[in-house]
Amino acid sequence: MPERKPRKDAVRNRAAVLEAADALFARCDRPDDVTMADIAAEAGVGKGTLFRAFGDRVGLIRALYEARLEPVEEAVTSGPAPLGPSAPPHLRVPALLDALLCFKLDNRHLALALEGTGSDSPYGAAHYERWHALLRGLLEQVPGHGDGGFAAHALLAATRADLVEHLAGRESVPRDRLRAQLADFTAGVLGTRREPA
Amino acid sequence: MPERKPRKDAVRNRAAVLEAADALFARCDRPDDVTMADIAAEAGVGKGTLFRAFGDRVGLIRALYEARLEPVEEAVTSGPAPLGPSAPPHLRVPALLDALLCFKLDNRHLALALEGTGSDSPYGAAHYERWHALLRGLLEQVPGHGDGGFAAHALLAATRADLVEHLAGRESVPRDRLRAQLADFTAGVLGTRREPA
DNA sequence: AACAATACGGACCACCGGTCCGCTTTGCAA
DNA sequence: TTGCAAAGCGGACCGGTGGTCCGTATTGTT
Repeated sequence: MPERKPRKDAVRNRAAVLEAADALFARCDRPDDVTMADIAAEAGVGKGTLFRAFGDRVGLIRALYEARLEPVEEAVTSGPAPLGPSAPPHLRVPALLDALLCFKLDNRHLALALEGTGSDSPYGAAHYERWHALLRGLLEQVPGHGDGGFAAHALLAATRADLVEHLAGRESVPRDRLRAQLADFTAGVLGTRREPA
Repeated sequence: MPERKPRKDAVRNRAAVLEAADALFARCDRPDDVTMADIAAEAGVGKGTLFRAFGDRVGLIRALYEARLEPVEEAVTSGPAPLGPSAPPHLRVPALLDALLCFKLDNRHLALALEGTGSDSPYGAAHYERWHALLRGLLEQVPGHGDGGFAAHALLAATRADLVEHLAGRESVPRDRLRAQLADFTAGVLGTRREPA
């Protein structure tokens, strides 16, 4: 059994750090304004604790991001239609993208902090791989597409955190309008765009 | 006459710095491995010279990027079809995106360095505004589209530097295949996809 | 109660972007 | 050619950041 049970204070501190980091990222708009020392202070722990628990800055942000994303992934892998596996591809694809967009809207600070990690591109993250593989598989079930792999990347790129931030934040595009625009774009890609009124 | 003629050594050093930076970024794959001190040393000047000439790191990278991009923009604004203004929108849009993709393939290191500037999103840059406005205008001339603004953002997002790097670099997708994939995706968005053979 | 094992925390380090100011180069003018 | 102010130079220097280290405090097990 390589798994050793962690100590109580360890798990308590880990939780405290995650909560503190979330609060700080939500408060400040520039993600790099939040330093590791800030997070440690807010959580009431020492800096060493942060790095022991999460390895480095990216690890901390990633842990936070994936914790927040987990409910969405749960809904995708084993929830009801249109997000869950029971939905037909041409309905599930836009539902997935909408869910992702909503998630990024609701967690702009986190998504921005994670994707803006400079040296570490979003394309190395495990969750990106999962989403891409899922989307690719669905796209290839929709007729009239050559390579679903690139289309999947392109559609995911349309929900990139800094683009969302630019539109929703800087240009103040309302949430529902953005969702409608993404849905419209997705429909175009799928070839299922509705007739103009 | 607010313009004062710059001294000779100033222009010589400026050119040397740009060349040195280009070489260093091309050599190393991680853009932040290249420090300002490295660039200064490679160019044979002092660090102060870098900052006086370009303001800060972003300024230097941006200057380099825009210098390299300028021929492409020239071809777009006043060249022949299909890139120039004489081409009809449904041909010019894919031509523009292809040109952009090729540019990013040929200048991966630069594009990566510029877009990976962390705190500074690509959406604030002047050249992004130009490309977006142009693309949006063209898209709105193609029938069957609601808001060309979002579609323009999404298409541009499909050529983001880190995505290109991931596909062309990490996954070794050959240049022509990538171009074909982007062309196919673009055709889908425009509703001009050709019949499967 | 005693004692490993584990975790804590903040002093400490290396390094980076950016500033500053005494010195050199340039080019105009006499 | 010489004189001279302005423009430019460069590298020591600074503030601050991510990340490390190790003496000390906290666990929980016997």
